Amino acid sequence: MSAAVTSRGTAPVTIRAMESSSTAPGGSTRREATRQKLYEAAVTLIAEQGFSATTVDEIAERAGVAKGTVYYNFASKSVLFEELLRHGVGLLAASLREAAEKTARDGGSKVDALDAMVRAGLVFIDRYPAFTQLYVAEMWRTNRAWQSTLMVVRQQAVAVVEDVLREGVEGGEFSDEIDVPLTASALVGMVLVAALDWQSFQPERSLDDVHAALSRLLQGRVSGPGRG
Amino acid sequence: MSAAVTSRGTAPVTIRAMESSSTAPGGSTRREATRQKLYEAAVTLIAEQGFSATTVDEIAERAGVAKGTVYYNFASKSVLFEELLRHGVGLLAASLREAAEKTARDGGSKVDALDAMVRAGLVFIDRYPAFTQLYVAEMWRTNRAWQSTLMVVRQQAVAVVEDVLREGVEGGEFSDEIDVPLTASALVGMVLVAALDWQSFQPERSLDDVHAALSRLLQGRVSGPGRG
DNA sequence: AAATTTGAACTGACTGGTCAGTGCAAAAAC
DNA sequence: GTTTTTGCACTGACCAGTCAGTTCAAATTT
Repeated sequence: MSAAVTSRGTAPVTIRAMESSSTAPGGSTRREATRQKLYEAAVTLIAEQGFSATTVDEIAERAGVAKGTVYYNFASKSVLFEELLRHGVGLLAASLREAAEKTARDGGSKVDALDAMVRAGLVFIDRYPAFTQLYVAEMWRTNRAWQSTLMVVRQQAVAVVEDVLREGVEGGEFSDEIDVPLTASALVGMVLVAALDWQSFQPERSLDDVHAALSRLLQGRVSGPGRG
Repeated sequence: MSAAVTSRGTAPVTIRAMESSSTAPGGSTRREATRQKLYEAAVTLIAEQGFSATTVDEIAERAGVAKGTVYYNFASKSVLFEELLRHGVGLLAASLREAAEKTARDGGSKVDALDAMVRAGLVFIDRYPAFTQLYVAEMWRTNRAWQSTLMVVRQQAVAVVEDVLREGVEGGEFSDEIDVPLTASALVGMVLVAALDWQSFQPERSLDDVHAALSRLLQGRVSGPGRG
């Protein structure tokens, strides 16, 4: 397992995240399309079964590609998985940051920013449920090859929430007694688990509906009878 | 696989939970001790590596027992895992229920009850971190043999939270607009993720400290400067 | 109370199957 | 004509589950 590829002369198999097409303007080479198909196949299967229980043959078959192609494009099963993780969390972090920035541009408060991020999180989980399942399943494991990748990738996403909280404290909108990292974790957990339960047990509910329920909790509009 | 044992005339290998020692009064047989050792070994390994990546040989070795003993005590690797799940969540649900009931006896409000349950959850996770990791990792998977076991077991724990919320709504302490199941999920997620991040990234922090931070969030004491 | 029997509990070598990864020649795509 | 994909046979390691045999404490016999 150690020596990786090296042998089969031709393939680059570098771990760069994207681009690097020939010289074409658009970018998207044939190879990129194949890799995308493999990501999609792998994310579903691994979310359902877990990494170890998912075979490379299955991934290839689901992607409609020969097994050799998997190894032409990725150095190993683990590398495919790691790149998949980076790819997915990159999307999430960008989406969260975008939501926070838009709120700021529109002159919203920090609570508004948090609320917008909750919604962005829900939209992401709604669009990529398999990725989310897989992320949750692997995040708190120890002794795994991609442990460090996960840490980096996690921090990327959580940091966006922490930044908003910190700015809120500095601006006097939030109590300076809140514990920023822990509160950020708790908020992420709230959205994550609520969304996964939504997908698993009440998939027919609308995103707006779920978002409303979480907003209420986030803004402490829980106590009190009538219209809280 | 199907016919199970039968042959070796002697061994029962039934999946009965306990007792049935010779005639001894106490109860706790040798077998029970062995099963306990196997639970402990399995929970750690599976939390670290996942179910599929953990071999029965590893479990046996860690438990200081021969592989055959695993199969003498459990019908299969999956069955061992399922019984482990039931065993663990049973403990959690009991602990949560106990916390809620004690608060009620002491004349506390429903918010107090929720707060007590948050603490009970933290204590549980602190005591059985491996079990918690394993639970989170398997909960939202699909197409797994123990899917139904997990559903039952999840509901057992979440229902306790839902009950308190529902009672709070009926008693007028909580808004009747809250979405009970979803809010319960969100609360569980909040505690779960905050606690796992605590264990993973700041294990030196005290439970009281973490509990205080979550209490603040739970009670909406986040907004506002100074002492919120 | 020593000798014998019983059987639940345990052992570990073994088996049959599975799977990650390789190698390569020929085809297809670009 | 170069890059990428295909198809398929092959290897070597690994692993769930099996089973014939061992252990030993308690029960029974003498």
